[in-house]
Amino acid sequence: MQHQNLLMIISNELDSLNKSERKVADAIMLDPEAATHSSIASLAIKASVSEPSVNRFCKRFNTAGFPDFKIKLAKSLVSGVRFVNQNVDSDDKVEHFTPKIFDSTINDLSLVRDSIDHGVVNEVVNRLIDAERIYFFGLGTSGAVARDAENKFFRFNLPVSFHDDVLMMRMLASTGRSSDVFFVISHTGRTKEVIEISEIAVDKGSTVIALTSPGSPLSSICSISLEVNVPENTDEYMAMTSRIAHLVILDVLATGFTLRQGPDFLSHLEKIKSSLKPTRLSKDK
Amino acid sequence: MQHQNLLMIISNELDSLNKSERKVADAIMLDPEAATHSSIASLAIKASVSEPSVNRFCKRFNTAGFPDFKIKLAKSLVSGVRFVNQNVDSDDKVEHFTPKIFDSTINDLSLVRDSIDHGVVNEVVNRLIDAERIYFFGLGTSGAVARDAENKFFRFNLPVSFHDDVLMMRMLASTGRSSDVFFVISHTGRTKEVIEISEIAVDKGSTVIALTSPGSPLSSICSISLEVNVPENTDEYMAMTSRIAHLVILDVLATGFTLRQGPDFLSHLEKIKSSLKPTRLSKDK
DNA sequence: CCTGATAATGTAGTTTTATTACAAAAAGTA
DNA sequence: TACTTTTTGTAATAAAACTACATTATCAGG
Repeated sequence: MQHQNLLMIISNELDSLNKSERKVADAIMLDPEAATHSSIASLAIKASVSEPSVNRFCKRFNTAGFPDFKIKLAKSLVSGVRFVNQNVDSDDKVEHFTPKIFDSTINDLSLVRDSIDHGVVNEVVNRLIDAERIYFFGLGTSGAVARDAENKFFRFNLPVSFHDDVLMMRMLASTGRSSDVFFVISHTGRTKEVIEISEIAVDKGSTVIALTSPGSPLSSICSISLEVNVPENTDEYMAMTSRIAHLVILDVLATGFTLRQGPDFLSHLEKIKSSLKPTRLSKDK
Repeated sequence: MQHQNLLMIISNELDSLNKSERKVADAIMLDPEAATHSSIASLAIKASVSEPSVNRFCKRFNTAGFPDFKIKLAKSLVSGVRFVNQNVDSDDKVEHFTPKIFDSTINDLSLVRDSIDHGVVNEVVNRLIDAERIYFFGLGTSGAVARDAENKFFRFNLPVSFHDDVLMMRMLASTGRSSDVFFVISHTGRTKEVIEISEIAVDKGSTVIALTSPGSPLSSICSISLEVNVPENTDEYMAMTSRIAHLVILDVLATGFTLRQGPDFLSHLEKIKSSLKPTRLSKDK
């Protein structure tokens, strides 16, 4: 794994080091940031060992040498520092918590980016293309996501609607056809109503796609599950980033959909875009 | 600026570089990861410039020299923010366009993070706290954002609603009081209806907060404007990231609101959270 | 508690890498 | 065109990292 944190590896192996290696480790741990800026000579002095000892220390940790070690160390500091400092403190001012919230969102997005299953995405796009009708379901926060999805997918020339009313969902699910796709969005994947409704739709032979967390009850009962693992926020102040990840994934699906339609489809999208022009003030006014 | 990442700085300054600096920049951008492992000599060859040119390039970006530059570059690669001038191509497969969309979103978020005006955010939080009632207005995509905002802010023990119906908005705006806050969300800031409605609300003496793009007509007529500059996507395939930036900013505002309320408020939030428990399947089932 | 084997560490020299000073070339400018 | 400024490269220097080898420490078996 590329993102395995070097600093952590070092602290784990601390016991299995010999004397001079240990001295080097201690010197680095004392101020890792400083270590990334120092030369092999100065670090050797700081650790009271010879330069080759530092070099051997580096190679022991699967790095090409001291410069490579410094780069890997620097990398490990970035993720470490950000993770540690990321929580909002109760005495934070605007200028403090604003970047924290952005960073935490960015972090989560990059985790989702790296963990997403392309095969599943591909399969979902296929199903959406085959669909004669798409329903986006979501409650609470996921209702807003479902609404956004509707706004994206209605452009694709097929009947699309979003619903955040469980009675409506239930009725639609029980009258669903096999050509219908129910796209169910749920952060937890544990909302009873949503699970029940999805089960009904599956029973009726419709395709049910879930956008939810891995291993959740919802995930296990639906036709295909787009699993998104966003670290839960125990911090009271922190926002829920899963909905943002969901939105981006819907962007991905919409893009996949568009690409599959070929170039003719773009002129259709252009038409929709320009249909809004009269509602807007022109730029040069 | 602490959060500005080196790769991004380089891509922003691309235009102000001279010939050989530009060559170096291009060589680095082509494969930044490789650049962190190469020597000044090999990079110079790759960029077809002399070694001192590479060195000068490094110093231009406030680094001590090439080794320091490499370390800063390596750090900027970890943060999850990748350099993106990669547009989606028409023959991209899922595994190609998925990371591109994520990266472009991440990139835009980090731009917004670094350009946001903390003073304005602070002022907006003040107004929201003083509000006796908050209306979130938005049409189309921004309607979904407004809906999400409602879902966040209703937890704060004050009357909050969202509206995506222009007639409703118009009526509410014209009956607004000075203690009411109208929070108007619009990516373009040029939708005539929205501007008219905002003008009405301003005339009635209500506070109108806009979340929109800089220099837009909407921005100029409202009480306070949270300006968000998300680079326009001319690319047909690309998703609109402004709505995501808007969501994150609403997270920031909600956090500011919560912090200002003090610790007692957290138990209130906890109550809301736990009110949803009976609707969910337990984890260990 | 020797003695020889093995591992650990350091010394000194070599090679690689980066930087600097300065000169040449290119690009503007009057 | 000639003069100035900026850009770029050359070559020498300095710094840093690495390697081969020597020395020292450690430890097992007698």
